[in-house]
Amino acid sequence: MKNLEEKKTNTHCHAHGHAIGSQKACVSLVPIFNHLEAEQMEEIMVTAQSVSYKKGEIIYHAGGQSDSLYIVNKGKIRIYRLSESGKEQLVRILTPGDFTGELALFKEAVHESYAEAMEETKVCLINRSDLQQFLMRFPSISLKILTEFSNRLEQSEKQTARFATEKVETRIALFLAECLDSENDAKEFVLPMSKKDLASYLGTTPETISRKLADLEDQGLIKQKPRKRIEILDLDGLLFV
Amino acid sequence: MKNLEEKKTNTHCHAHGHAIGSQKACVSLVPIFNHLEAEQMEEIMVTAQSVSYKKGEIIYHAGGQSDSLYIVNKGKIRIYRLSESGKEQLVRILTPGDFTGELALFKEAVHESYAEAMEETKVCLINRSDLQQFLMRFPSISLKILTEFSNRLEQSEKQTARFATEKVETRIALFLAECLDSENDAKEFVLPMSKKDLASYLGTTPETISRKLADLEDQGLIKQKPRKRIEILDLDGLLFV
DNA sequence: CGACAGGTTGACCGTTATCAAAGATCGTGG
DNA sequence: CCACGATCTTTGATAACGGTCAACCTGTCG
Repeated sequence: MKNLEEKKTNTHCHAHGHAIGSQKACVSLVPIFNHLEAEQMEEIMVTAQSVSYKKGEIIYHAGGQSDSLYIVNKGKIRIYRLSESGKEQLVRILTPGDFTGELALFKEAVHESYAEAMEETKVCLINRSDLQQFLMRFPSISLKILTEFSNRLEQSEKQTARFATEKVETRIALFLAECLDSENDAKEFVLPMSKKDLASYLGTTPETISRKLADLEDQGLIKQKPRKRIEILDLDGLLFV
Repeated sequence: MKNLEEKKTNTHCHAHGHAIGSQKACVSLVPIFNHLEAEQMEEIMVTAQSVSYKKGEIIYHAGGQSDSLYIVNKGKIRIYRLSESGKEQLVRILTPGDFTGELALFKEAVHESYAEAMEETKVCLINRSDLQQFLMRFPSISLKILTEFSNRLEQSEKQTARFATEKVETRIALFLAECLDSENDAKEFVLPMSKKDLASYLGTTPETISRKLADLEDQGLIKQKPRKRIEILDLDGLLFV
């Protein structure tokens, strides 16, 4: 199964993807690694693989063997789950620099979620045992990953608490407010996903999203514009919904 | 209020708690540390503090400065959040060997949740900078914490997906089924919390918990007994609810 | 230009929150 | 050890919230 291919730049690729160019670009843009010395980085790059996926391709699926960390280099990846009763929930969308697959690296050996390329996507792969060795040798990477995990856990628990205590309209309003946060001072942003996906993410239906956004617009709190653009007219009002 | 008590085994305690006995007992029962050499363990114990809390005492609260890892030695701790609209959600209950406060260790310096002693409780404290040094020096601890984080994240995302996609009755049924898992083969268990807390945990109300449990009982799937005991009569049926 | 996924709107109904009040249980102090 | 109060739990009546189904609209892309 190993497919070592020694070059002077030390790039080796396999799986069902295609070889891509420099892996330095891939690895170095990742917050987890970009504090390392050039020499250490080099070492990690040697072990990383690079794979491409076409739009709609499944990168991994629940129940599947999990033994690698996936680092997004280019494109977008939809991470979703199927609940016990078979309904889908969108967990998050990965963009370049994000990573996934880490759960299974430390935990069980099977994925609990699905990863699907939303467009032409390139990822870097680092396999479990390589990664664990790096973690032992460069403890600062662990600290970075721990930080990332903390953020994710924080985010996830906040989301859970919202589901547990807020009604749909409030969850939508909070989501819009957070979209605005990520923009700098602007009062307008483009929804980072389709309304269908947003419904899945917020645990509701497209119909309800549609209706509630219309309600918020009627209340004069937001304004919907073409191409998924939304302008926030009254942020405070939105937060009191 | 300080109650330092120096011993040959190097125990120091303060905060608003009281000195307790051996800290070896405290630290060694924690999965994160129990793989270490005696010598390393000793070193960690030196830096740990021990604090006791009475029933109902708040151990930390949202917005409060966060700079320590809390390891439960004895008792029970309720971790809960207040949502944007002020409603409470029970996040988890800690029992001896569990730890908390880790989010803030790597992330921001303020807590986002509340920790409340549910009974007479003892915890060990390790402060942020000490812990970070240990992590750098004993990378295996990071791996243990990463594993723990993975589990928590997994758990939290699963819970979020359930909130997003399952109705209350199903969430209750799944919760009961998981309680049974933790028992060995037995068909019966005691609810690990009050129904009020369960309602908060599952994002519903005590009234609904009461009614749905009665429904499940009417359907012949479970049997409620005194002292929070529940017998599962038909596990498969429960999972198809 | 046409097809198809995504989005909107309306009517309806199931689920669950809410309010109220009575009943059970638990912990505490006398 | 018992009694009391506080808190938790149950039950009922009611209504709001949001899901579902169906039909129609719209913009996006081959």
